[in-house]
Amino acid sequence: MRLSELIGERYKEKPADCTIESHALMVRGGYIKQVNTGVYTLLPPARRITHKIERIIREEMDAIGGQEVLFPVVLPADLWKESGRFTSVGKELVRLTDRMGADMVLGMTHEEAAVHLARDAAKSYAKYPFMIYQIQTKFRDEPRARGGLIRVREFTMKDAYSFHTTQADLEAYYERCYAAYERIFKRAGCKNVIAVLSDSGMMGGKIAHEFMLLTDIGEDTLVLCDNCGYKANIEACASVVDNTSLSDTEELTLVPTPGMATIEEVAGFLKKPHNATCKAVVYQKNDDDGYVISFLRGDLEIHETKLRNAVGAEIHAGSVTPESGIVAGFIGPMGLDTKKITVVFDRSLEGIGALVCGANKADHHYTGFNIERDYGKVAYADVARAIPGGICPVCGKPALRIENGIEVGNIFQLGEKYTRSMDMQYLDENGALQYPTMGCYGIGVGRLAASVCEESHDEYGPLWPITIAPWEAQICVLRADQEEPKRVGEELYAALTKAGVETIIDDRTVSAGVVFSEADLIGAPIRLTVSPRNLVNGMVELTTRDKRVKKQIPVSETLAAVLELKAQLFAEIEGVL
RNA sequence: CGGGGUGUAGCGCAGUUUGGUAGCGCGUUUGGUUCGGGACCAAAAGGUCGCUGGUUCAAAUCCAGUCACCCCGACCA
Repeated sequence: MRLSELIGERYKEKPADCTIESHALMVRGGYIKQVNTGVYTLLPPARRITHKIERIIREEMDAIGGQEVLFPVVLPADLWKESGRFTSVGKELVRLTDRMGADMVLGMTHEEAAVHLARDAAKSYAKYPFMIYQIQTKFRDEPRARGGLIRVREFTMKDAYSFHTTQADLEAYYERCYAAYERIFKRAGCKNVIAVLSDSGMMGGKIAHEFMLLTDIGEDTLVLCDNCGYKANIEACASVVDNTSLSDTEELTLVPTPGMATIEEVAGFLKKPHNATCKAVVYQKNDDDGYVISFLRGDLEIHETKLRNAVGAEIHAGSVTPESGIVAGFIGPMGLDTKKITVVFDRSLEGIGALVCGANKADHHYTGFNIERDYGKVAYADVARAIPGGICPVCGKPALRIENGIEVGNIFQLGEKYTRSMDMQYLDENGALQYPTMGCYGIGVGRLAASVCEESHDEYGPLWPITIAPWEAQICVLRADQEEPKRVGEELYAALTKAGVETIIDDRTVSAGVVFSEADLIGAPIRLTVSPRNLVNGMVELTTRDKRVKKQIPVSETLAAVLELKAQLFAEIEGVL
């Protein structure tokens, strides 16, 4: 490729509206151009990167027995009605009608399509197990796209679906896919990726992992145990606390607490620690606005997804009206109308005594509140956020650490959710009808590209790993207006290209500053600088984008040196070739 | 969907308070001088000032509505 002919320009200034580095660099470098909120055109450099990522994914999926297919983007709503998701999924599923008025959907994920294919193709146990996958454009009408390719509405995704006759077989395959994912991220040069336990969300099923790139700009919150290595999305992490030191025999007492409406104020006023208070958080159900009040220990916070799961309904932050009978700031368990209000007690209150809680009466709290003694037996739920330094739900040590991550891939054990709802059955060895069990496995291709950029860049541009770099080598010709540098540059370009090195040559007659700045934005890991200064001695300069290598090479030995460096850079990422 | 912000040339912005010929930097085109980290000089091209309506002799500027985009939150395989 000649930079003089490459479509798209590179910008000196940081574009407005770019708040994260990978987004800014990919716009500045001429990788992406926004068309709409969360909708981008990929220019050649980005497309070359995603092609390479897709190739790695294909190799690894094929290596675990995957068979590539291509499902339709537009699917009949009937399939989604079968699975129940036509109504259960929110507005992120785009629904439309065709000219005959038939309901259609844009496929945001393809479990239904996979079952549609597989239920006719796998009626005998002898066909199992098998995995089918595709790499395809998805459209999800996200409520809020952001961050360039990190979170978009239209994107390319690899989605895979496996079918099994036993749970054990699914689990064994799940492990193979887990290992394949680790290889994919390693080969793509995405270094700091970990697998965490996840909440299965709308996908259904039980066991699920998300592959997370650890980064401060990540949208997901992760809980990691420094003691035992437990890793989970905070949505899936049990909040464990130790209340044994807080129990006592204090009497239930109504005390005036004028104007003390927050935990901070009440605890200060009564000279109690925050973890000896009972906090109330008000939500409302989305469907009928019914109140949900959750009680938890005063030093903790609610995790809404966990509360949503506990309540079993969609909820939103509640607004307390005078008619509700709820006394904001003084809400407590004692005397609440549980016929009208759904009450959820967090596990952090279990076994605790001598609590301070609201009295459901303005300017009053109780002290000495003991749930079991004063209120009665309750079923506790886990609805609090895990906290830094908190107790690990697996090893029991207070060694939890909180980090942020970008979800670059996920794997789910779906179970029979879709095969049952869509009536997919096979005949087993005994001639009996059985439902197969499923797994599904996703990777966002563009998000992975942006994640690598986010992880590996400097102030001048991306530091692409050679495995996915848009070009492996870039020839920077300084003084392309002069005969000799121009000729040598062209000769090297021809030689490298012929030798299978993906090369882009900057053959423009622009100043050295422009040549180097734009080369940094393009981020080819190998750089050859051809200049009159070096050619005086018959040399060219061979460098790596990250500056680890910087040496003068005789022109005649350049090709061999580049091939050696290329092999070395590949080996660093993929191991011995 | 709630809160905040922004829409003026390909990109970054000024001009809006106080209505009066649409500007600056980068980029682009042409000519010349430079030449190893975003050079310099000269000339030039490029804009329905997001859109609609209103007020006015006159609207980028004032008023009303509307659309789009960005950020925070909600939401999210």
